[in-house]
Amino acid sequence: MSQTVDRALSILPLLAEGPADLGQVADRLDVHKSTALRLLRTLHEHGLVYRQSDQRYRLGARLFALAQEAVENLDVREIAHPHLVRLNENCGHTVHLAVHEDGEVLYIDKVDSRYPVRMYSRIGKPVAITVAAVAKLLLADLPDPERRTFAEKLDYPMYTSRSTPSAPAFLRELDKVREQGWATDLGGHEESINCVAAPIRGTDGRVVAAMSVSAPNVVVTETELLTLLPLVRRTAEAISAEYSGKTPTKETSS
Amino acid sequence: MSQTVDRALSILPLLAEGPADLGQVADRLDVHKSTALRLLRTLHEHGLVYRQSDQRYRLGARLFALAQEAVENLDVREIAHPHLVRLNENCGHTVHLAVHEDGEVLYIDKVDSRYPVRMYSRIGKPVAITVAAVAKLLLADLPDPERRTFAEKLDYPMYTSRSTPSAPAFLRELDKVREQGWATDLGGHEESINCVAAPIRGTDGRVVAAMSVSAPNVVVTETELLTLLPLVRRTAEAISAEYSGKTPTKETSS
DNA sequence: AATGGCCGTTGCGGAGGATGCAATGGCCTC
DNA sequence: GAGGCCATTGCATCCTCCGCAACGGCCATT
Repeated sequence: MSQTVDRALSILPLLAEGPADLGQVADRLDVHKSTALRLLRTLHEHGLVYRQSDQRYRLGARLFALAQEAVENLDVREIAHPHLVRLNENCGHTVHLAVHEDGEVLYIDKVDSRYPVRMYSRIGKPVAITVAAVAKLLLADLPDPERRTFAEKLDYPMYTSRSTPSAPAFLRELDKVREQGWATDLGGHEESINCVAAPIRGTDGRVVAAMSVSAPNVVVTETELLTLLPLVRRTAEAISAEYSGKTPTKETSS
Repeated sequence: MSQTVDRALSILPLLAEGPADLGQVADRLDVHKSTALRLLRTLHEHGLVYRQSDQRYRLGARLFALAQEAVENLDVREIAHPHLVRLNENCGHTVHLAVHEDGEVLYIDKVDSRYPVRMYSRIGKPVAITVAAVAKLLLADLPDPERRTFAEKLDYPMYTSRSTPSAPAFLRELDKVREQGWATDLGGHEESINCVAAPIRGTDGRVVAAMSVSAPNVVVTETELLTLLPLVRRTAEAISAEYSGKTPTKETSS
């Protein structure tokens, strides 16, 4: 809506790909170098971009601080975290917490597996929305028409042969997920990784977040992972209860 | 330099304090509500602010994603991380990695203590610059005049009775730190927490980052912590060596 | 050592966009 | 049902942002 700001903000994802010099930025924005310079300077003054010693620009440190403060304002995360850690101590696998925001689903917390396996997911990274178990839970809770139009707009990349192939298939899956109150991703994103997830609900019963346990099938089979489902659901319910204020927190109850 | 962008970006720290509605934002920016609305809309389209259900605005999720990608581009961090983890496994205490950027010092990595103690520090959070051991190392490496003017501009909050009280005291401390090649913070930030730190240097010998080990004196005394100094310095030197390319990394050496 | 090219930087006039005003409409309260 | 509060919109005015062109520093090339 505001051209100048729009251009300035477009620089950020651009620099996220890696450092760039003035000319590159100007080219990518399709503006004159002097314009790009002014925008970069303004971003710099706010600490959002940093000028490294070779004069190229990259994302700045203030961005971390802002992201940190943003995450601290999400109270679901704070409440959920100890539960996630405890779950990880019980089962040993990777635990994720995700929320839905403006058509994206993203991880806001993660407790790493205690097995020596790496999993490619990062806090803050958008989730593969058509296949991830947490995404299914979050989207299944949307009102019907919205869910429909949203599903139509999506791409359905076939990460593996078991990925959700199309909008109708996705909508059917969402219906199933909503009905059963939990979700899975069985090799839909990475062939060898399975995942079970459960929803976290607010006072009004709406899904505010979703959590999942993931493990590669070199560690546990699909069926073994599914035996964890009751534990995952209980954890999610405990978080829901605390989030809704049903359990007294540290604060003195008035 | 660009008024419009400047105003837009000023909204971000404002929202970092907590959610705000349109009127509040307009007041704080000292602009008309319609102007604030347009700016907020632009920020929203880029995912930097999010409109919650009560119509108030807060910081958006894209900020995480950006911050994450920013941190991934810092190769010191990537190289240092395994070393930090190993150090943590050896001594059990909290390990920090920090860099200096535009007059701020901030943590870019952290490995939590294996003792059941909480430490108040977060990745991305600016460091208490006048007392933290890592900050002393990073600032001690600045060229003389710059260091001087910088020290003058600082505030010297007395977190504890052992905090650095003034610019001259700070400059003396920096001289000492530079000479000895390591730094401490003995109860200067929090009364009961001590800290030893060592510098990480690039090819040209300049300090590019600093790392530290921190522990509360309920766990180890000041002197006990100081016995870890050689280990900390060796770790820092190992990271420096690898960062300078003296040790072959995973890549095939050409 | 001299030269050419590249890149960042600056000053300036014109044009396009951002600004603030005033009016509308939805929502909640009294 | 009336009043007030807040978000939202259309519009005319003015300001500010834009692209141009010229400068200057730096590096590589001859």
